[in-house]
Amino acid sequence: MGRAPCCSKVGLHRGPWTPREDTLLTKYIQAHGEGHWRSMPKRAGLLRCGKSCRLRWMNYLRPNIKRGNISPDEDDLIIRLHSLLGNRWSLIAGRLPGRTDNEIKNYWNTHLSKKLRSQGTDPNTHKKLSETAQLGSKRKNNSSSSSNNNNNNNKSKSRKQKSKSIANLEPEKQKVHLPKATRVNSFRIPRNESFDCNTISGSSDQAREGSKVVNIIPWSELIKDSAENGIGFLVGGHDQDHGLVNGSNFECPSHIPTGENTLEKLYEEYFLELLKPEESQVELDAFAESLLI
DNA sequence: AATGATCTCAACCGCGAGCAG
DNA sequence: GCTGCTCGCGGTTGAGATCAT
Repeated sequence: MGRAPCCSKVGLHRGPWTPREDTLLTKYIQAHGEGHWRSMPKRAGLLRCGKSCRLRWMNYLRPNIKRGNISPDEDDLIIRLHSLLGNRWSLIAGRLPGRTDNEIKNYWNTHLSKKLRSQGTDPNTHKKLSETAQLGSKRKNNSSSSSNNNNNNNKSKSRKQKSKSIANLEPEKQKVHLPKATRVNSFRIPRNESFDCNTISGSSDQAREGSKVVNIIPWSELIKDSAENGIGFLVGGHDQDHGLVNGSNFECPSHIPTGENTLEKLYEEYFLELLKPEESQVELDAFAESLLI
């Protein structure tokens, strides 16, 4: 779709996947596991680029993906996580079992940002729109329309125009979280090496099949990642009823240095806080700040 | 029923991190 | 330390679906 193919992809099939392609990819991954995306399409008999295969698998074909019907609980969690992590969709998705970063990103852009806006909250800063508007009006000479009017006007504009008008409304897009995105759910298995189960896996079935599993997050990386973000982590047991993470259920793998325990407790405590209702938000923010020092 | 506007989401792209040589 | 390769991430696009007139 969309843009012109880059030169290396000339001759490859693009656009929506056919059932046959899905089957080929699924069978190949079931037999050989994930990874080696670059060489996979040829081996699997697909006329696709490796990126496309990876994306299709990650976002659509891999087992245990929940589709649609994002629950109010998940809604709430996404909003909270976004307020802490910003647009780090893979991190957010990592904390919502069965959800993909692409799905959450789409859901945010199409539903949650509008929802927040309609509630008078700036979806970028998670502050009240009135505050943002005040800041904006100080920098910018009066634009007479209210934010609501802006939204209505936007409806009649093309999408590109729409995003431009939003950009005008928010002259300085504040990122909630500054650190650049880093890889978090990739566990690099040395090439030509077999799967090592000394990892945390989202799916025991997948691990059993020996695939280089999606969402395998090495403990040390989680700790590091958590330290960077000032947030808890997703591992271990899920709350089966809600599909949400139960921070109290996770176990620390034996290879984790014991020196990390204090940090680990802090994060666990923080993540439990994250699941608490709205009124604890202020304390939560303070706690997050303290972790980021 | 026809047409245009708007919305949704699967898929694409470029960039940058991490690893191997 | 440098370079090239691979992979993962976030932003963006546009076809198809849905809604409004």
